[in-house]
Amino acid sequence: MKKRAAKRLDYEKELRRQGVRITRQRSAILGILSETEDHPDALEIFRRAVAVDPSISLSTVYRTMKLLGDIGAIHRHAFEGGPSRFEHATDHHDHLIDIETGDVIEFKSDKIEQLQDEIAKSLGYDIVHHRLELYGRKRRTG
Amino acid sequence: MKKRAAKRLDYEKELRRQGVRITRQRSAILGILSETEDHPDALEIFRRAVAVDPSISLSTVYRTMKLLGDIGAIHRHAFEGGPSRFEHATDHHDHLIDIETGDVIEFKSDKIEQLQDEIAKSLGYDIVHHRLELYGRKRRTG
DNA sequence: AATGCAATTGCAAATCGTTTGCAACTGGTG
DNA sequence: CACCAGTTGCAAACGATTTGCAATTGCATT
Repeated sequence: MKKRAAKRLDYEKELRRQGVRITRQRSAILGILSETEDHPDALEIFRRAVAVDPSISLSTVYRTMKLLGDIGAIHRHAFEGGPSRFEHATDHHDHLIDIETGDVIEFKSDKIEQLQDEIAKSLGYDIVHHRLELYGRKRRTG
Repeated sequence: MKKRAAKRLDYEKELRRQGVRITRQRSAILGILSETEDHPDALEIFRRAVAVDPSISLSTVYRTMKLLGDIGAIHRHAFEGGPSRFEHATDHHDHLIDIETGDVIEFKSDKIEQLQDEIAKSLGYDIVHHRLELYGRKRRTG
């Protein structure tokens, strides 16, 4: 719990270092992002932010997400059939989306990454980034 | 060349069999889809269709793509940062997108597919479908 | 603590890709 | 060749996101 608070402060410190002004609104958003473990969309972040600071606007949420994305503090994912969803930047991973609940599960496979590199190479390309999303349904364990 | 023409006719026959009316507009679009090897977006299909039948509208292109998608005749891909792009349905494959030109290269890796299945399974899921896109830059062969 | 100004904000309007309501039109079946 | 449900073009609506603008506010400087 202390961890989260500390994390948020580091976030702000780092942003300040990058010359980004920490406004009341940004602080609220950063707090939300640092506390969440899911992948909320802009509207959901907005809802949570309003609870902290009622004066915040959706535009500011979008603008802040853009800013944070540009400096690499968060990642944006455009999963199928819905608005973009965000998460604080961590090490690279891919996503499994539960098509019934919308839940997102993170996973990582060095083997797949390696195969991707080989494929790209064989086609004469260098991968700049990739997108791997599995859309699935929870297996009934009955 | 005969092949293409034949392909288009089969397309129409199959659609008729499914109870889909072949209108002048749909025929134009089907002709374009069966002849193209690239991955045009709706606007591009519209442009090409207008050349064949000037009365066609963009709405009809969208409606037709929806229809064809629903019956599985085409596939829709929403690559990053652009409108949906379409291709006639063939065997499954993934895509490498040239981030400089927008060109799309198709590839397939049974190994990756297998790994995906294993990952999903280990997470307690069955994959319904997936999306694997590599965004890359052509390697300078100098 | 008061000042100054560029950065940031909220709001409303604009944008982009796509979908939809509606009245006019048209395949293709009888 | 008449019928009528399916299809069309048009314009307006749509959802997600971005943007212009005038008012506000961080924060570096006194």
